[in-house]
Amino acid sequence: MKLTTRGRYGLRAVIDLAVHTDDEAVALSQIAERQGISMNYLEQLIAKLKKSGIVHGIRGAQGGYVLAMPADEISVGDILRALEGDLSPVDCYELNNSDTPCSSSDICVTKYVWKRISDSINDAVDGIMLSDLVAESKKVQAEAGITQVNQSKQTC
Amino acid sequence: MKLTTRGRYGLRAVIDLAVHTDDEAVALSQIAERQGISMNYLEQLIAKLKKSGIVHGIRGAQGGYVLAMPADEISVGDILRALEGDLSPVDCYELNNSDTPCSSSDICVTKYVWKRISDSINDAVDGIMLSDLVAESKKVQAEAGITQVNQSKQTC
DNA sequence: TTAATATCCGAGTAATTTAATAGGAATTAA
DNA sequence: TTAATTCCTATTAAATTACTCGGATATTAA
Repeated sequence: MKLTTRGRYGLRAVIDLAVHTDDEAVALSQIAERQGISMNYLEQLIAKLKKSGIVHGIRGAQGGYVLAMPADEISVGDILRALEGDLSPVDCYELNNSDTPCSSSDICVTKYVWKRISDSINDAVDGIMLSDLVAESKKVQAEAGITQVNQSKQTC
Repeated sequence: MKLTTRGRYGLRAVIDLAVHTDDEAVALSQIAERQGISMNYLEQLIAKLKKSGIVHGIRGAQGGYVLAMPADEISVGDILRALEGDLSPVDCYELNNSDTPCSSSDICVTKYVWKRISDSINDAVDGIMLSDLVAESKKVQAEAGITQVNQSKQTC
């Protein structure tokens, strides 16, 4: 039940992008450096965000990325689902529309458990907007006077 | 953010055990057969449940497993945490007491997200008792007249 | 006492997924 | 044209998952 680095790095990258957006596009190299994430890897993550319509890429010199929508219209759920796929704890045909139908869905009891978990996760992440995190981030950074993440490995 | 087969199989095994408990202990071979799970693998899972004090093993002939507590005192959260470890979406020093302190916890914004997710998951699973699932299972099985899981692969 | 039935325990392993790295093509501003 | 940048795909090492296997230990019943 752990998120992968895709979700963790990707969310940090989007927050970083949102925080550092003025009129110009933000280059991925800047986000990668500030967040201490390999740029090559970050490219793959931002590709998922682009595919889901959360960010928009601008090619060429002076290019970069911008949010495709206002930060208060992007939920953490949108971001995490783009990066991790659906946030359900199981691949269940009835919950998500999983690829293969489930042979024992008629006598399956655990599906009630999975649905409760799934709903609670999605409710939680859909209730937090990117703008909330941007506001929090600006507040915290103003207090600490730091914009760059520490070198040492982060687990979250 | 998916549970592994440990959590999925293990929860099904505990429900099966609880449903089929009369006065005698239930042999693992019976659970394995009914649930279509390899007995060798199930052994490893039940070992975790034993270690967490959820089931109790009785060795020797006519032995097997019994619940270590009444089913209405065992939550789905207890079971899943025994099988999967903590249900937090990240290894965060402040959330769980993770092994390594986090270098950037003072400027970390995502921790608020992880805490909301973690709390919502734990609240959900701690609110469902094994006895609830046993009751549901007996109801469903009475309707369907089936006690054994279908051969074909289950994804949940 | 012996045989059968179980749990208990640890080692090994194939398959899958994760977390990257790497290289180059396409696009655009200066 | 050149430098900066996104875009795209292939490859790979490490970790994790999902098992299998073999045998030791305990208990009951004949």
